[in-house]
Amino acid sequence: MKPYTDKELEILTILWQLKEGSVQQIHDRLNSKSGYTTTLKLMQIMFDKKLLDRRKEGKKHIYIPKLEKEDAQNYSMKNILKSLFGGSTIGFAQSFLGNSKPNAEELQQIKDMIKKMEKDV
Amino acid sequence: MKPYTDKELEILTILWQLKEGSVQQIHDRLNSKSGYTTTLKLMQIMFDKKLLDRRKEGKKHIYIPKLEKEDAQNYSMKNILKSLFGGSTIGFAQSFLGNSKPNAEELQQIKDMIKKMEKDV
DNA sequence: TTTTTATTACGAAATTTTTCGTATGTTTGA
DNA sequence: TCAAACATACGAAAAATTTCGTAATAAAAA
Repeated sequence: MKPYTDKELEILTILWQLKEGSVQQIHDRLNSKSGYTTTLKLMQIMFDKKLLDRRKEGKKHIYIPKLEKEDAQNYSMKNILKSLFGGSTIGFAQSFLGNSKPNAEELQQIKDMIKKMEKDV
Repeated sequence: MKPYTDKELEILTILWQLKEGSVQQIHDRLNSKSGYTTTLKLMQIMFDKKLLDRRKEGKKHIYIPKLEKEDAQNYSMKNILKSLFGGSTIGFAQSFLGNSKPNAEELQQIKDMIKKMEKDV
């Protein structure tokens, strides 16, 4: 089962950034073509799905992401690794390095990460 | 615009492997719960969308992937990098290394890739 | 030739996702 | 107090995706 839809990810992304926010706040930053009630409805659905938590504050609801960003990243990472790279770490690394075009400093940081991993292996 | 849906990707994956195939062949490997005509319809839609080419062979159609695997990989890579990692190469690398759990040999290969890149930078 | 079988075409139903309209409730302030 | 402003709830419409049923066609077999 896919944990969230595309639109839901957009909302989650904003909430991860803000930590929390009202429907109005999210809707503003979404700059989507669709109306306020659409965003509201989506967030209500996400609350039902337990992707979001919320608390009442005055007359409005403040929503908090319940799904962690890291969990979504991991899900997505595993998914693309499996579905598009047949689990091939190397193919994936190649595509990743090619597409993200890391600069010298970033390359260094990645090397450091690898060094750390080699100790554990 | 998203270039393909989830089900369409499953079909593409099989076709990339086989190079080409009839609806029947694809349907068999799909082992999906849904019927033959569903797969057929999907592939017809994909043909209309120009995700697939096809040629007539006897009474059947042989389908060929028109969208290259690399293009799909690049699309997906850019998409996840942007949507889930806010373009952060390092965050992405971290998640990637954590999730794919490369072994010693793979780590070596990745280091080689990086070495090559450093020359160009 | 006639029947059986494999295949396609295609409309439409079912499902999922996204969007909106409208009724309703709560706070604020004139 | 009561109207305006802001918010929610929720059913249902719209759009996109997936599924299926059925009719038509072409090849193969009887």
